[in-house]
Amino acid sequence: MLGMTNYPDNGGHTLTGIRDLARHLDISIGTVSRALNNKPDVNQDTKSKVLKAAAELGYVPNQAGRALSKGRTNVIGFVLQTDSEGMMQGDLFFIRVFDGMQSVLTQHGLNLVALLSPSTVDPETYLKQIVARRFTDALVLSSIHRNDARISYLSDQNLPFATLGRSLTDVGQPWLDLDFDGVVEDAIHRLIAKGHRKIALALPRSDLNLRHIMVESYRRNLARSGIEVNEDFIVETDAGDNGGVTLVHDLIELNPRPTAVIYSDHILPFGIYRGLAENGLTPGQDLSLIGVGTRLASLLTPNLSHYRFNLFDLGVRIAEALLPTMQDRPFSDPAKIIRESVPYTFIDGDSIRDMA
Amino acid sequence: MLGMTNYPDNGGHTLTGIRDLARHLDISIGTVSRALNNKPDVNQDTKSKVLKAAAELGYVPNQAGRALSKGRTNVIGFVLQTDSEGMMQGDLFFIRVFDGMQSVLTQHGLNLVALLSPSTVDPETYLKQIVARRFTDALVLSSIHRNDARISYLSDQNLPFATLGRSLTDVGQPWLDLDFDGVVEDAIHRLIAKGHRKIALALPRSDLNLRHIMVESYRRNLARSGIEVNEDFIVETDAGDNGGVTLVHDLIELNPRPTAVIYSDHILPFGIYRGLAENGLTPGQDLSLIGVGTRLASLLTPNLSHYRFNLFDLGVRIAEALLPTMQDRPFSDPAKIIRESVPYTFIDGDSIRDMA
DNA sequence: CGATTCACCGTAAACGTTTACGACAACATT
DNA sequence: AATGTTGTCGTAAACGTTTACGGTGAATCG
Repeated sequence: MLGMTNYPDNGGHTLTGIRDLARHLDISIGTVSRALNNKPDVNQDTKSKVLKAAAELGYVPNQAGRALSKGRTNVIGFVLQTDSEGMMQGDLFFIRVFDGMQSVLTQHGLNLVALLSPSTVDPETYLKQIVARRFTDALVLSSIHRNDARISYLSDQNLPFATLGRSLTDVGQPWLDLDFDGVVEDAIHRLIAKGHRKIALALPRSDLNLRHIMVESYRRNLARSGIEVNEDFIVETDAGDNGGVTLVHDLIELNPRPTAVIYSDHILPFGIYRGLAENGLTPGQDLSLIGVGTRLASLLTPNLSHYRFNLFDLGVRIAEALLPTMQDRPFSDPAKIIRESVPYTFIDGDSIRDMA
Repeated sequence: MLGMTNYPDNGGHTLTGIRDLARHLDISIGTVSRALNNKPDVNQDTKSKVLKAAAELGYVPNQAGRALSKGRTNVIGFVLQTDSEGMMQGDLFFIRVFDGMQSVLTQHGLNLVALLSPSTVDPETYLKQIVARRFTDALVLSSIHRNDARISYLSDQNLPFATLGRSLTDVGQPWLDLDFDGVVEDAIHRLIAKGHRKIALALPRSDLNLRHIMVESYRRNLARSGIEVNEDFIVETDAGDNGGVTLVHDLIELNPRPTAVIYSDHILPFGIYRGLAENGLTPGQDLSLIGVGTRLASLLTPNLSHYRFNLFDLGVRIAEALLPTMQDRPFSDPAKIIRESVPYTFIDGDSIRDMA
């Protein structure tokens, strides 16, 4: 294929390389490149002449050539994982985060792409391919597990990255996280304030660190309030559509029966509402609900009490955490590494009964 | 940065180039490359020796070098658009489609990435950047508008692409679409069979071609059944959370009041259910509902009658439609261009009242 | 006025691959 | 034995950039 561009000259626009641009201006390639990259040692006049011509001819630097020469691709990957059901932790979630990240990264000339490990391929090998090919300059990992081999792997491979979520596997990388710890704490205190003592915690079956963080927060904050933890109250939910329905089934058979449940999945409440209805029970009356939700929460009747996060800002923060790691490898100055939880907002509803 | 790799040698794994591999085997770079690419003119023995060594040393070809040499990047872009609210037509939708596409493309050594035009940037310029930089070998466009300038643009730029949706702007490119036409047709016939005559059509305010297709199908099929179209029955819904709620408000004030509504947004029914409840009305009783849904539909009580699509298969078909266009540009053989609607499945529920 | 500095620019090497071309040995054909 | 064929491999150019280095002329200095 030598000497043959892949896209045949169609008489219309011809792809312009830096060489054509240089010929057209009758100056050398090097100067053109320097002008475009705004290097100091080039005359202001020629600089503007080059920029003008580039705009006119629609010149845009070829990424492959650039990447090869600079050793950087200017591509950032946002790695998403689908679970066994092909569903993602995130769905609605991720779009906003992505948007927030992109708003920052574009200002630095970086392109953000979403990478979804296919359900037909082992996520590990998928990640390894991306890394080994040096497809991206940096990665953001989501769906972080309690122990996450990907973290040490990326560290070994010396690829800059940040994680959306904490992990026990910690190499000092920057991370952002949603304050699920705080959510559970706040939820428990709210419930207790309204007279609840039998509080269940419903979490999806997974090894996401998120789950562990919430369980730990649950135990800690109950203990702090002098309430003994009933292990039966920590229930696992199915990922399926009617995880909420079966959850209700499980809960109402418990003895004693919990009066409130803290959830973490924004779809789950829909199933819970349905499950309660099927049993002639009323949400917020026979069972109080509080947990993390999304916009969808406002579609439930009675109104769902829930916590929200500003996902766009989260994306912005992730990008800001990622950028320094790309200039300064490895994570040299721990003081400058951003590692923080973004705060929640509580949206009051009618799903918490006052037991007093 | 010449001669300095961007990722410092960390004493651990060193990135292996083809040159190192060749030195290690004591054969030429050319032969190694040919062996790796399984070219005919290389001895079987050396071929396996090279492959073995490559596996051992963890050699993976550098994408930038490859792209520069071959003029192809092996990257396919799936372009997604967010609307003004930052929400996407798709959300849950797109993950499955993506997965289906990827399952096919990986078999051809192609990498699929999702590209989201940032809400802070004009989608047009975003697309132009991608194209001009030759970042991808091909693109898939979604959220197709009735007249979509992106289509003619990509055609002018001679970049292979397919669209997820039809458009009046048609350059002979392959497209896949969901059979929304058929959905409306089937829905109308079902409703009429159950005695409905006053059938509303609720669609989000947008210029997506999807909207026009459904409206046309609505008019055509009502006319075919001898029912006059009441223009008031074609209502626009808000994109916001409670679009369903306000929709109900609008509908029940109509005179005559429709007995059924066909919807297209899978979130909308949640709002409709809520809106009905707020007015003391019962879904499926006081207002019949039928339209396109997702897994979420199964969380509504009473059960929502709706249509589903196999989104994974849709993704597979898109990939299959895209592949030929990449080898054979432009769309030379119209007979071979895949352009089709994927069929729906009807899921029966309790949201359609029998008026007889 | 000669020497030095400075601003600007051209030259060419380098990034990591692929591949056209030619070279060479082994072997088969007359 | 000369010629042709085949299988295998090395050489080097090419892809489109970036950038270190050196060169040129003009301005500045002693």
